[in-house]
Amino acid sequence: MPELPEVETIKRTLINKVSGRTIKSINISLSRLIKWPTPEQFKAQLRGQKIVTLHRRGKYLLFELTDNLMLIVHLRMTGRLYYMPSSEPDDKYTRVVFNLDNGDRLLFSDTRTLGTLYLMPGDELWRISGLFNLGPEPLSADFTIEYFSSILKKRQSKIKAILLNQSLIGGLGNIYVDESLAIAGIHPERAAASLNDEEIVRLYESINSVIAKGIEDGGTTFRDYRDAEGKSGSHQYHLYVYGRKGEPCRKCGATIEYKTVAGRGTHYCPFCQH
DNA sequence: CGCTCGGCCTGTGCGC
DNA sequence: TGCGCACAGGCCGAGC
Repeated sequence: MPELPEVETIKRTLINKVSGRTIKSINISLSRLIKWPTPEQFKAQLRGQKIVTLHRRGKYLLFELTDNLMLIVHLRMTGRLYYMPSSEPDDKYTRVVFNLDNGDRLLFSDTRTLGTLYLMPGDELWRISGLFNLGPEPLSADFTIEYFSSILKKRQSKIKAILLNQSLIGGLGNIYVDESLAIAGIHPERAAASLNDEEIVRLYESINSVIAKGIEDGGTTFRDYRDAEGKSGSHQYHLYVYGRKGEPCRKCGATIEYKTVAGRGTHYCPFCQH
């Protein structure tokens, strides 16, 4: 479900609530989501740990704990992290509960159960290949126009597939890729290497601006996504193409089309994206 | 090495 | 209304 702006929003709505809290106990109702170490070790090692702070890298959330431990959470398609006051009940899809020292709880909820959790020392993060191989993120200092240009110029794959590849650029997903391409006026099936310098700059700027706007709007809520307080984002009201199949393009009025590109449902304007 | 595709899961919404 | 099928903010591993 969530992409960089949604995970960033969860981080921002959670960091002040959990920082300084100690995890008293853990309830696991679906143990296969715990990928490292074993669920028993996961519980035993987490018990009594204090949460120092919270980080985000790409679509991963990293809870920095005392004793050099890191709790890593990936929400995949439908995962949610909720901060729940002790008075409120769990939701139906709660899979892991972290009981905190103030009586409140941190819930990991997930309908499709594709989410993943890990616990390991901070110097063993290489065990998580998706995290270890993550490329530079939009809006970060290492996501330069030179870097972006260099990864496009040597690849014949469709531009959409390149933008979705987390080892090349960290944090983009299906919504923000479709939006970036629409804003830049580039067709999702173009070979990456076929983009000229002017198109590369346009796409680079579109990616950065749409991610910044997504964060500013608190993410995009289509169905599952909520922040750590259970609130929806508002970027769905500003989308150019995603979820707008059959509706008029905001730029030219042509009908937004939908087809599968790079294995994903893809929305685009057949008139203004070349 | 680079890339594409199927599989992992459950729920929902659409067309017939 | 009921049913079946396609599809859903993601990623990994197999196979070419």
